[in-house]
Amino acid sequence: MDGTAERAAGRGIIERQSLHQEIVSRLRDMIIEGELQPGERLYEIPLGESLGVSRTPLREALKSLASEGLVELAPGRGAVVRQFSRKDVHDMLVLIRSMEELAARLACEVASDQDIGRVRELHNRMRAHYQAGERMEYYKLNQQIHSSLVALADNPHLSAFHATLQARLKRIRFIGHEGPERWAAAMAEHEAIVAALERRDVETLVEIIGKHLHNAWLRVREAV
Amino acid sequence: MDGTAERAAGRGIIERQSLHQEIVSRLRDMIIEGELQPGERLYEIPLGESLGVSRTPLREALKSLASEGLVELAPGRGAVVRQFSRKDVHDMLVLIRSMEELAARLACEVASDQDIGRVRELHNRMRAHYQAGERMEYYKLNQQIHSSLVALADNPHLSAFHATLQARLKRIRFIGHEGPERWAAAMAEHEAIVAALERRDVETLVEIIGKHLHNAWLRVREAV
DNA sequence: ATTCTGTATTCTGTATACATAATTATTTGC
DNA sequence: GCAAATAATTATGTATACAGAATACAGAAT
Repeated sequence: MDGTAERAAGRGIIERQSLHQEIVSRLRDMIIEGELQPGERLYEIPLGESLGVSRTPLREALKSLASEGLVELAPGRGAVVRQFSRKDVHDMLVLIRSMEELAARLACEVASDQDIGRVRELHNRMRAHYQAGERMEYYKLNQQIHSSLVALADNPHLSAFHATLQARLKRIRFIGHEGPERWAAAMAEHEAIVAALERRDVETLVEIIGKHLHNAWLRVREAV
Repeated sequence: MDGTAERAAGRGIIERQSLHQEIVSRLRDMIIEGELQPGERLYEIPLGESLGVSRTPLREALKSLASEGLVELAPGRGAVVRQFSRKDVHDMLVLIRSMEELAARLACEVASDQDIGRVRELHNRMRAHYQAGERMEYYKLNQQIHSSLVALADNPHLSAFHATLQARLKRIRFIGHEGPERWAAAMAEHEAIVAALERRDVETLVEIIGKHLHNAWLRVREAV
C-alpha cells in the first residue's frame, strides 16, 4: 500500500506501538549498546534511512533523547551522541546512590511482603546466572533488580528519574568488566540487600546500598 | 523577505536563540503560569499560530516537554497539559527534599566561601522583598536560592533533575498562598539554612531543609 | 608553504501537503 | 424519543520540498 508495511517488513521495526516510542527506544538501545558511539554525529538522513523513517519523526525522537540526556543538540549543527566524563559518571553514581537510599527507606515503610518476595525471586534467578557464569543474563537481572527495588518505594517520579540515570550509565557499567572477586563481592552485597529488605532493616539496607554503589564506582572508574 | 522577520515582529518571539528552545521555554512558562491549564488539550494548529510557528517545530517542542514531564502525549490523540494528583505532589516533594539534602551535604564539602556568599546575597535581597511584602519578587528569589543551593554541590546532573522537578512544582507552589505566619516561618527557615551553610554545619543544614520542605507540603496540601 | 577568501556542497530548520486515525454530527432503525 | 451505525469533519502522523546556515574545498595572495 503506502510505505508502512513495506518499511515494517524491510527493517523489522514498527509493529503497533507509537512509532515515536519505537524510534526513541531503538536509538536508546543503539546508544547504550555502543552501536552509536559517544561523540558520534547523527546525520538525520542516513540515520533515518537505516531505521526506515523520514526525518520528521526522527528529529522528534532526537529531541526526546536530548531531554533524556543521551544526545546533545547543537543548534544549527545537529545531534551528537553525548559522552560522559569521569566526573559525570561519578556525579551520576552519587545521585543514583542517593535515590536508591531514599527508595530503600520508603520501601521499608510501604512495600508489601508480596512485592518484596518478587524482588527475592529476581535475586534468586540472578544468583543462578551468576553461578552459571552467564554474565549477560546476570547483568540484565541486576539492572532489573535495582529498578524493582526503586519501584517498591511507590514513587513514580523517583522511578522515572532513576530509570533515566540508569540508562545513561548502562553502557559504561556494561563496559566495566569486573574480575571474579569483585563480581563475587557484588553478588554478596545483593544478597545482603535482599535480606535486609526482608527484615525491613532500614539502616543496614541503606548502608549496604551505599557501599554497593561506592564499589560500583571503584569498578568503573578505570574504565571511564 | 521570508516569514521569519514577519513572525518575529508579529509576536515578539524569536530573537537569536534556537527556535526550539524558545518554543520550549515559552510553553513551559505558559504551563507554569496557568495560561495553559492542567488537563487542557493542546491542539497543534491553533497553538502554533498563537506562537507564530508551524506544526513541525511545535511538535518537536511538545516531545521535549513530554520528556520533561510537563505534557502528556497520547499517541494518536495529541498532547495534554499534565495534571498532578495530590500524591504526585507529595512524591515530588519527597524527592526534591532528598535531592536538596544531598546537595546540602555535598555543598558543605566542596562549595567555596565566595559561592556561599552569593547565596547569602540572594537571601538578603529576598528578605528585603519579604519585608516590603512583595510576594512575586520574593517567590522568584526563593526559587533561585533553592537552585543556587543545589548548584553549590557542583553536580550538574543533580541540578538538572532538581530544575525539572522544580518546574513541575512551580505552578502548584505558586498557588499555595501561605498566610503571614507561615510566610514568616518559611523566611526564618531560610535564614537558618543560609547560616548553617556558612558554618558548614551539615547536620543542622540537612535537618532544616527537611523541615522546610515538609512545611512546604503542609502549605500546598490543601491547595492540590 | 600557509593562510585567507570565495565558492560549492551538504546538512539542518521550517513549512506545507497528504494520508490515516479520531471525533463529532447526522441519519436511520427500533 | 433513543440508540446505534454511518457519514463528515477535524486532528494527528509522516513525508517531502524549500530556504538558510554550516562546513568543506579550491584557488589566490602573501
